[in-house]
Amino acid sequence: MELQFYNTRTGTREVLTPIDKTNVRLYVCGPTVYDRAHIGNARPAVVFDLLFRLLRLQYGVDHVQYVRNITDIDDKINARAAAMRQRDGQQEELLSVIRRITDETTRWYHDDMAAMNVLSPTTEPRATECIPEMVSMIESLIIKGHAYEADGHVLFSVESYANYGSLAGRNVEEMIAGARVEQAPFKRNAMDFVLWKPSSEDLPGWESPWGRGRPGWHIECSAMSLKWFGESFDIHGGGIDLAFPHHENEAAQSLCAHPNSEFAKMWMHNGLLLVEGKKMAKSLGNFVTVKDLIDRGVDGGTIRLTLLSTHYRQPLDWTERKLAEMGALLRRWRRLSEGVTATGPPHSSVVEALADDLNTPKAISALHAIAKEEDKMAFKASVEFLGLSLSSKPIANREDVKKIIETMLFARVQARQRREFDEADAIREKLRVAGVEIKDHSNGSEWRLADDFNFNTLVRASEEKW
RNA sequence: GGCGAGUUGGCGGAGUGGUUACGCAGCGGACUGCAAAUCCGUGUACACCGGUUCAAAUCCGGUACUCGCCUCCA
Repeated sequence: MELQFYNTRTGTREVLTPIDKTNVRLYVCGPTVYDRAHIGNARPAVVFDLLFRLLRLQYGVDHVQYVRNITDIDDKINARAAAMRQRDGQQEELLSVIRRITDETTRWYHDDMAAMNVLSPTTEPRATECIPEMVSMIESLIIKGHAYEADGHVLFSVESYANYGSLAGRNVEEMIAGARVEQAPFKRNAMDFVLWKPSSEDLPGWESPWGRGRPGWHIECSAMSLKWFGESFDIHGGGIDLAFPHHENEAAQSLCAHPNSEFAKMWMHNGLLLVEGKKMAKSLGNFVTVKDLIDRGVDGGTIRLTLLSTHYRQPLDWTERKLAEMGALLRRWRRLSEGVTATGPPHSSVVEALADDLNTPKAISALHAIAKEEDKMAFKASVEFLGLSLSSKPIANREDVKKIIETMLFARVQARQRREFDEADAIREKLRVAGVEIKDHSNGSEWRLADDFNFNTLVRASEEKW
């Protein structure tokens, strides 16, 4: 089976032909760690996690490298730290506040991703750990005439690179003509971008040939991919908003530093997200964090399934209605695979859908078809291949929970036998409110815990008279 | 101003020339003391106008509307 993906660089769907089948390399731009991950951050994490799983299936677990960076040098982080320090009375050093924020946000990110069953990448480098590599690449760009020093900054010269703009399909002259921002006076060309900038004493900075400073944003990905992958690798992913300028600049830096390389052969970009039909933006106050959802009791798998319900390249409208529908679907799938042990491979129809430019709606549709068949093992294995956990709640096995429910059910069975249906219904309603679903059969009743099961409500219900 | 994406049935959402996508909701039925869950059945579609073709949701041209990027952003 061959894997086909849409390559943003060429604008066509292409068969993936790894440079080295025993070392398939995927690079994805990770988070800037200054705040809780929102669902817009979650989308690429989930989408490329699924790609990672697919690649591992195709080429073998040990033959896929996935690097996803942590951006822990950024002016947004510095600003956040300064604001926190201001609020807390300026006791702590700014650099220490920064380290605290980036460490804590990184932990949050890991927790949130784990809740959605996102696998850890094989490598997760932090920008602060790759400064020497960045400095070395900038030096090389200066030597080759693609970068220049000006006013304490080092800038990349877009005019030195004829293909600048080709990745994102932009024309430099046109962009300058339509630019709405003022040009920094030390730039030779308005589109030149910063590789290195000076840091004042209170800001994070590292010694360099150009004085104490910090790297521009784009260079870290170039340096990291070089460090772990070499000059060329297979797939580079990220949100479509990163295509320009971030990925354009990354590609320009890397290709100028290594003119004989290909850098990323294939570029994959996920579409952006709307919330209830509107752009998600902090300024609009409608951004939804993964933590918000989890705290509300939304299952991480439901979030994941909702993100996968739309093809990754399409814009996704995040709505409560969609979330509820996907929650119900996942519950149905869990019910369907209760007691099933999945050991085999995922069903070929699901894998084929994913091999077709990661067509998750098609894969979900295939799962509906498999669900109707007898092979529950293949069904469960296929759902779990999408990274959706189907395991039942461990609480359902707790003896105290079982005992209370079965005592109540016994009373209900007796009421039904006496044909006192009002009483039987009252007991059923009490259980329902506590999150216990009842299923009557001719020879007794079954129960299971719903997602909203609440132990305290159950205890209270059992203590009341009915 | 420049660049790009989208417009599919009540809702969600696939589909790059010819067969019912699929799901949710709705409706009808089975099952049930009544439910829940489950199962069976079922209607509604391709923004608009032209063109190409034996055949177009799918290709080409145009129109309208929506949205995004060009500034930090996944």
